[in-house]
Amino acid sequence: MCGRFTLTIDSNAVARAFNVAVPKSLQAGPRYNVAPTQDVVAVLNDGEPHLDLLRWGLIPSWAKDASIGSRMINARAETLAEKPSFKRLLNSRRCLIPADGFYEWQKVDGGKVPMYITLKGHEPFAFAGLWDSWKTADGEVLRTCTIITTHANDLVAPIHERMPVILPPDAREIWLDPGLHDANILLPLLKPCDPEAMQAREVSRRVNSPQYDGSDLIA
DNA sequence: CCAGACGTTGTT
DNA sequence: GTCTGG
DNA sequence: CCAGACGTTGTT
DNA sequence: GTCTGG
Repeated sequence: MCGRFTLTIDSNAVARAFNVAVPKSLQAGPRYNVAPTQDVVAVLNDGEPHLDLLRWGLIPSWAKDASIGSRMINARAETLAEKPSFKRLLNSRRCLIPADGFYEWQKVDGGKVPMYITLKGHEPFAFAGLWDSWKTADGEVLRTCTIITTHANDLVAPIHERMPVILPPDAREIWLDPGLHDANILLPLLKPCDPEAMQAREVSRRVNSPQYDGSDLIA
């Protein structure tokens, strides 16, 4: 699955890497421990692709309260086209979630060890995501997102059963295309990425605390 | 028809 | 909103 | 994902 | 154990 990740470049560098516009009001710094319910940088396309901030943990538009959001942090690629919560989002609420690494906890005798997984060159990449908007009791609009997962590739499998979908660069534009509604084109994009391009290593248990966001986590 | 759920992961 | 179960 | 809270009534 | 919050 994917319950924590990093984005260690600021939002201007993300915009350059993804060749998208960034609103002046959006200034996000490097992050070493992004956790659910926090704001994440996302790429949306409502005509022109641009950066935006979304809260991680999907709150469907019909939800009565926000608490469901902390459990909807992932959507299974294999079933999302049939799930009531996700089906309609696949049509019209797709997004990219830029990152440059993610954490998975490997079960070992006596506990769990956090592992940090990146591309070999540490390049930024894009998780495939879905988003939705939800109205609070006060009428405020809250936009939230979820990260799509699939079965683990050969590199991640020893660590964990599942991993986030990382879209190859040439799939990003297709995934974001607001005019595209064909599940037969979209769903095949949601595959585990090439294990040869990735590397993994153990990191400090300090990452366990969602409060801790120090750069020493991955130093 | 209406009522009630709608999710993932991991663990047992 | 949309799907499943009764 | 992990961390941390988790309940009511009544009395101080 | 289970739920909520980050």
